[in-house]
Amino acid sequence: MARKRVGNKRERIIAAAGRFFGEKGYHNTTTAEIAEAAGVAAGTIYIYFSSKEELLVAVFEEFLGVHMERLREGVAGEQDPKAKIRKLLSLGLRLMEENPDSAKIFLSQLRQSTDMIKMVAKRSSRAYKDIIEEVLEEGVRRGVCRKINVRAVASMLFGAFQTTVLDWVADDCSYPLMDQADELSEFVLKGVECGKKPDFEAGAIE
Amino acid sequence: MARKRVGNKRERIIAAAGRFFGEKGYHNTTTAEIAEAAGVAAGTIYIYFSSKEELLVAVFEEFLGVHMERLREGVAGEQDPKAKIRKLLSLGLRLMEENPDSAKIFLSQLRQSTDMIKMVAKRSSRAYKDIIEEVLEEGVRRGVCRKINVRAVASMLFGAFQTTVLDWVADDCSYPLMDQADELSEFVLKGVECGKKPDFEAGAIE
Amino acid sequence: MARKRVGNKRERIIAAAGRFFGEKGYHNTTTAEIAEAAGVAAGTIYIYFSSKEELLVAVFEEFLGVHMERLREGVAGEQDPKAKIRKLLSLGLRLMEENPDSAKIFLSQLRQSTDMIKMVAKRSSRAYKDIIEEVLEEGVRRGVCRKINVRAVASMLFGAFQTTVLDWVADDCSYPLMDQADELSEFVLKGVECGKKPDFEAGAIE
Amino acid sequence: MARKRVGNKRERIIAAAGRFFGEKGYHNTTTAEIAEAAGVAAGTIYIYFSSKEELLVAVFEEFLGVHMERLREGVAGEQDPKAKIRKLLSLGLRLMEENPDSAKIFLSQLRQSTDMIKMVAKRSSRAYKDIIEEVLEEGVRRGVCRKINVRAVASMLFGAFQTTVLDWVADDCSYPLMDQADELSEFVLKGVECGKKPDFEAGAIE
DNA sequence: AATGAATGAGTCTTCATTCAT
DNA sequence: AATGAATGAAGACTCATTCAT
Repeated sequence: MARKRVGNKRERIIAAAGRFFGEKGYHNTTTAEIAEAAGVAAGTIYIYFSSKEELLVAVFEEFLGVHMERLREGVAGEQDPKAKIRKLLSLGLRLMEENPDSAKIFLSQLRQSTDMIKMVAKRSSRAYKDIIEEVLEEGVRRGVCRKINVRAVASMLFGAFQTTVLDWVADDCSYPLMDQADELSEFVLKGVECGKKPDFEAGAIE
Repeated sequence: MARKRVGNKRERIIAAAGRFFGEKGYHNTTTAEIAEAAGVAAGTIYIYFSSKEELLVAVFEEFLGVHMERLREGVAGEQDPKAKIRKLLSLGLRLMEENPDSAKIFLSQLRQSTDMIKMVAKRSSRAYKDIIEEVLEEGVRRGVCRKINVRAVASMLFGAFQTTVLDWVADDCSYPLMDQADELSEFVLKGVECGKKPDFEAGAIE
Repeated sequence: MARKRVGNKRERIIAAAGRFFGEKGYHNTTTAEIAEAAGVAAGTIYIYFSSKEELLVAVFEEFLGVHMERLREGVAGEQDPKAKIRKLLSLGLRLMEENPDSAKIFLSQLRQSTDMIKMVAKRSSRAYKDIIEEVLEEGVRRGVCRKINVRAVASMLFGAFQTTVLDWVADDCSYPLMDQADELSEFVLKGVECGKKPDFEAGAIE
Repeated sequence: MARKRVGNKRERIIAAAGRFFGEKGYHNTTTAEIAEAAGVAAGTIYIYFSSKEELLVAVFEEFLGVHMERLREGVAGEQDPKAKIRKLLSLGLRLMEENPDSAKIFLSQLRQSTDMIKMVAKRSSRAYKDIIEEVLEEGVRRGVCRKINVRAVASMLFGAFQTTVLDWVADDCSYPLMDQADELSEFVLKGVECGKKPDFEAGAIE
């Protein structure tokens, strides 16, 4: 009894797909192995997703949904623009650390193939960058950041963040990703803040 | 009527492969179309490369070779650590701009598949990052940069650089990539320099 | 609020199947779409029919039953052998015109596959041809027709009839099929009658 | 020595396909078995034909080409319209008898599926009917036939012919198809000729 | 009787790679 | 060295059929 255990098939498929896509890449993963890992029949995938590509998209969105929500929450909990940026980065790293598989897809499977995928990939990074832009925007407005091209810098910031995660993944996640949080925050904050006063609280680094 | 000018075939194949891999991705490119574009027979590819994967590796290395050489030259031409960093970034952008196809591969096709490719990809970014590290190292040694974790920051710096190029590619290379050089240099330099004196030469930006 | 009017489901399924089989062919029709069009669940089809093939058979028989009955009635209502032949043809055309979908199946889906289907198809034409044979038989016996090989000619007659309908179907039923009745009757009657007297009444048909 | 035995692969595939399509129908034939029967690898089919459907089309056209040519020749060798019609029918039967497999496809696989196939099928019967129409046309012009709707009657004639062949096929080609030639000719000729004088040369029938 | 989610065998098609010429 | 026809393994996807509810 209790709630029907039906309906978790879709989730199981997404989970399995995420795992494989992240591990071996989209093209090197067969629908057959996804099905097996998800504990469903080969054809079942096609009940929930109209194609393998569509499944990839679903994996993306699943991932994104969670991240965006938590990131926005986290950022909203801070007042100071600098604190927001720091939060953004550290929380971002934590989310990635919690779900390395999706992270891999998100970060590296982005742009390989069909336009459809590309579009979603672009949309994904966009969502991420949007948050970053908002935060930077505020920083500039409140005079905490120097007068930067918000859009361009948001992208660079995202790139720095991305590579940090990627390095970690390439290293088989063998160290706590969070260890990089301070170094990353520092680099980024210095990169955007006004040179005015070094009012940057010590202790934040190392 | 001397014998046909044989021997440039290997290069033609690499060039064609680079073009397609960049455009459509490794997996969505067939050896057949590479052969056709290179003006050789399908089988000929396998005289020069033992597999499609090997060909991808060759494309990478071709690309890398040129870049590394020119980057090292460029950096060597500068004295000041900051100038070196600036040079690194602007020259890097220029190289990408000159050869967008290879850039695409280098930046995004990195890690999708087999371990072999991964290894090469890692090696590629490694080469890039090595130069960056060297430069940063010197900056720290000479007291121009703050005491950063050189390795980590080199990665971030590379990430910022990468995303800048990627944005440009995603935008169909519709604007001069060099337009981003100053913004990028500024962001990076601020991120790494000592807060000591805002001795940052005006005019560099905008 | 009595129990739902169950029981017409079988008919609805047959009707839907007939429509699709006629339109797109047996093999290009899925049981799923039949079920949907019939307003029943996918599995329900298998309560009434043991397989898709069986369903095709049922469609045939449904069609045949009606036709045979009306054809026999129509023929019985005529005295003169020639009138019977004419009736047979014109009534045959009318029946086809009334139910184009079944007509299509009957005429063209006949023989594509398994022996089972073939058998039914053969049986169907057989039923049709039986009537024709009877009528021709009588014509010969009563000296109105020449001494033909009844069986063979019945087949030819059926063929002439069939192609006439098929042309109409191929033309998207864009003209009244009945327009062909006179030409067909004339052709057939001339083909079978004794050359004796050209006592062929003009306007003889309807 | 001797001409290369290359290039007959296409033919072997067509031949094998024709055999199977005729025997079991298009949909019940797999490309795999065609390949095997043709003595080539599965993929080889796709070197010569872009799809299974395309292959069916090729089978049709192969068949048609031969038939049309020989039919036109045969008809051209006769002077008298009636003799032409007789020739058309008897030669038609002979061709079918010589190549029962193609015959089956031609006659029964005509209209089952995709528009592409339909189109070819229509074109095929059209070619056949065109010849018939020409002959009938001439018969009418020269006063040998009554004033018929040439197009419609050509179709009926074709139908009579078709069913005759089909009966034979349905009977597993167990009797000489040519045995039906006279009966068919007689039926058709009577059906189209002027009633004027029974100038029909005796001896032609039975 | 009815449902419809699930199954999984079966198919077409692609494409990296080989090899006789 | 070069060719390109041929290979055949592999994979995405379909759909008739089943069965727990």
